[in-house]
Amino acid sequence: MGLRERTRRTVQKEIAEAAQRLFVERGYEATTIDDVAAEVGMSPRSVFRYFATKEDIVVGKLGFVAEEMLQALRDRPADEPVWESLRRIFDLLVPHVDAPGKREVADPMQRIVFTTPALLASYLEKLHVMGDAAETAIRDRAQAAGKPYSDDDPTPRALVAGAFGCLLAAQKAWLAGGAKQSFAEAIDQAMATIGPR
Amino acid sequence: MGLRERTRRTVQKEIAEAAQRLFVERGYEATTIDDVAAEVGMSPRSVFRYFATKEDIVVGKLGFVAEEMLQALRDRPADEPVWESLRRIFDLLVPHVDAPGKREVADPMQRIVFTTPALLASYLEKLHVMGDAAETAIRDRAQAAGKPYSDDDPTPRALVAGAFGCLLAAQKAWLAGGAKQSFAEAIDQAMATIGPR
DNA sequence: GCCGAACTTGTCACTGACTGTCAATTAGTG
DNA sequence: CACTAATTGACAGTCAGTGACAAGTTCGGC
Repeated sequence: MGLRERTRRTVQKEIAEAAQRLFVERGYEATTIDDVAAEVGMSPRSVFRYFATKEDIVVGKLGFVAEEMLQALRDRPADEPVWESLRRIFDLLVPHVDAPGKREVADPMQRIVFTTPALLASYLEKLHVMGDAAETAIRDRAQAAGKPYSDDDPTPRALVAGAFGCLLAAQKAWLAGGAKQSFAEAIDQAMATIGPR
Repeated sequence: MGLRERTRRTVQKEIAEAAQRLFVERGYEATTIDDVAAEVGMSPRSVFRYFATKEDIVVGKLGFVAEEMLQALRDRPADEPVWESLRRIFDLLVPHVDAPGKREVADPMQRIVFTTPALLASYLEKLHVMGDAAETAIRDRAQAAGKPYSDDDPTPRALVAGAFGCLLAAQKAWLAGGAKQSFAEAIDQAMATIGPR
């Protein structure tokens, strides 16, 4: 990654942090892009050069994490049960949700995501797209392992959708239930209630 | 349902049909609300009196179907396995997806939903909200049957999330795979690959 | 058939997210 | 230091969506 890309990410992070502070303070919808731009001291136009949409300021980071998770999925042993592989790559998401130290902002921000239709929609859509990629990865590795799924077999997609559903269930349960357990434990618990047949 | 409500739905249907014709013809994003308004011969302002958002013109119908499905869920025997109950209420959605007769418009429209980020996001969000309500219904009936889930038990949410994931998987598989099987069969197949433990 | 309350409609003015363009500035490269 | 490429702000414009209001329209009670 070149220097350009690095400074770009720095600015992105700065915008995101300032914006999320405002979102938590005043509410997501009540905060305009102009407010955010003023807070970081740049023009509104430039904010959109770092984030395609207002929602992206909040959920954009997920795109990067998704990349890591997909790579991790491809790196898993080809003969590992799919359900187990998915559980393992979710570990990469954990520190971003159950953020060590900075729960102060991350926690209320997540609540905002789940209570703001536009943000929730955006979040779900990102997860869905990641799910598509995960399905492909799973089909590829089954192919490589010599036991390919037939093209019209919905199994890989159903497994991914089920696992992601559990992930979401775990996140909501974890957010609702105070800090009685870690997010990782919540995922374990959710993914134990259903699974491949 | 009063007369006013009935005429209201009639107008909604008229707008939705005209709009979807345009969406299929010219593309969703390339079609403006002004275009739709002109097509049905009313002011743009009035279109928004029938649909809260542009996306709602496409996915709004799902809200009504969701109501029916939730009622059906509450009407299911309290001792039926949850997975089975969910499978059964999905039957109410089937005729709206695998629409008898009017595949001409419904089919390409569904493809548009899955390929237009804003629409997909909106669709997923609606399903998610329905999932919330379904979770409540399931907890209620377990309570009524004398075996309540504990408040922090993620099982009901995970079951719902998993089942809805399968539904989505089935829909995508069905859309992709031509008409080799019925949508109902696709759901059966997806929901057979995973399930409660 | 008439009337007032309730509902619907179009118009207008406005906000806010986003985009294209261009000229000025800034920052890496040789 | 000079050159090229990327970054920026300013500006004008599109489109979705909202609030307010005045002009119809509908409908039950008389």
